[in-house]
Amino acid sequence: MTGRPQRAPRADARRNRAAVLRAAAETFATEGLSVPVHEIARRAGVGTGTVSRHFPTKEALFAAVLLDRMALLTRRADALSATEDPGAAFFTFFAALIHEGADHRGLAESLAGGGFDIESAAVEAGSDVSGRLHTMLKAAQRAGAVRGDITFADVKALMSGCLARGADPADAGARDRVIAVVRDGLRAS
Amino acid sequence: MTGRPQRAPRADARRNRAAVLRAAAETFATEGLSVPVHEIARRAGVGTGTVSRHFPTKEALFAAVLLDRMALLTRRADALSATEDPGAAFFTFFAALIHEGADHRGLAESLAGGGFDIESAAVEAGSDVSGRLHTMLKAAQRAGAVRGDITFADVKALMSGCLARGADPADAGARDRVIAVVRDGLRAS
DNA sequence: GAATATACGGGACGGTCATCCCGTTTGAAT
DNA sequence: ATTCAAACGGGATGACCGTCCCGTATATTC
Repeated sequence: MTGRPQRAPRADARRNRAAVLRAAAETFATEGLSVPVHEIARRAGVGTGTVSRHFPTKEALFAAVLLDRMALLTRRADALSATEDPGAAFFTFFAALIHEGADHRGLAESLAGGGFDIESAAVEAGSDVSGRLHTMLKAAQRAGAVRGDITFADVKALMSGCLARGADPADAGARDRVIAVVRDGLRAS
Repeated sequence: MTGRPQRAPRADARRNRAAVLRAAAETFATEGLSVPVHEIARRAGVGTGTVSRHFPTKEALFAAVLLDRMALLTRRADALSATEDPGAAFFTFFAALIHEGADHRGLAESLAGGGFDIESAAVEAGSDVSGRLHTMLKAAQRAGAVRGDITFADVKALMSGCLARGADPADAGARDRVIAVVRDGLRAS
């Protein structure tokens, strides 16, 4: 009920929070979602208690890591929708998501459905990446640039395949090859 | 050093081994690799000790489950290679793998790289499904039926996307749609 | 510089699970 | 029928991990 005057957070708290967030971003990106929280704390140079005080659960930490990334992506989607034709907008955004996910194992796992529910976290934060992709898919279909029978779930599944491949550091061209395959396959025949 | 005369296994042992194998096949198929061994034992109507005596680790159990499936698939591959043109053989076998994996969560997870290393188990058993697919891919590329720049790893990644989608029980057509997308995308342009 | 709320570290706790062990049971051979 | 190795069941063990707790340290305020 009260407003919340709430004195400002202490300087060390702000510093630690940022350190945890940075360490978590890096660690989730390289190790995936199954990395122990303990390891993130270690990399941030704090205790595990500090991590869970700032982010009550591992999932909350992951959601926090993703928020700014996601916000960037939704803005990208809106810009594409405004300036490109529906087909180009959809395919460009699709590729952007692959590139994004390929550098973030945690994001890829989450998009692929293997880890936390990324959607709910994102929607809560008002950065609905999946929603944008869905909208862009429908627009592209109406414009005749994508097969009409394809569903959004189909696209997400195909995306997860590309994500897995795009993360291979030994083959830099792989990402573009699989994107091209899916793009060509999705085009209306 | 000795040969191994080894008296024949007891009747109940053979029976239980078969029961465990059957329960494991069914359980891995529906629940995926993360199902507790305890649950498999429960379904087989035996104790957990019985499971681990017959199959020393969970991975060994999974490998055993896969063996006959895999053998069937390699025979299928050989038959296709003998009777179809390279392009058709490859695409048909690719689709067959999706259909197979879609009904077996554990197999799909393994193919997707999320669980145990299916390849080593299969190669050891002389049923090298991946090897056949690889060979068929190369043949199809030589015949001009598949883009030449695509690698086997690319195909596996795209396959994992199809597998994830094909397992959706709520949308029976999804499997064929994503297969069609990948097939069309893979064709030489 | 003293007082106090805030935050810290890292160990404790509880839950899950694969694997191992051992007292008991049972199939098979005599 | 008797014997005994083979096999059984399921609890014990140990590893891992997320979360919570609390005694200690410190930033901030007065």
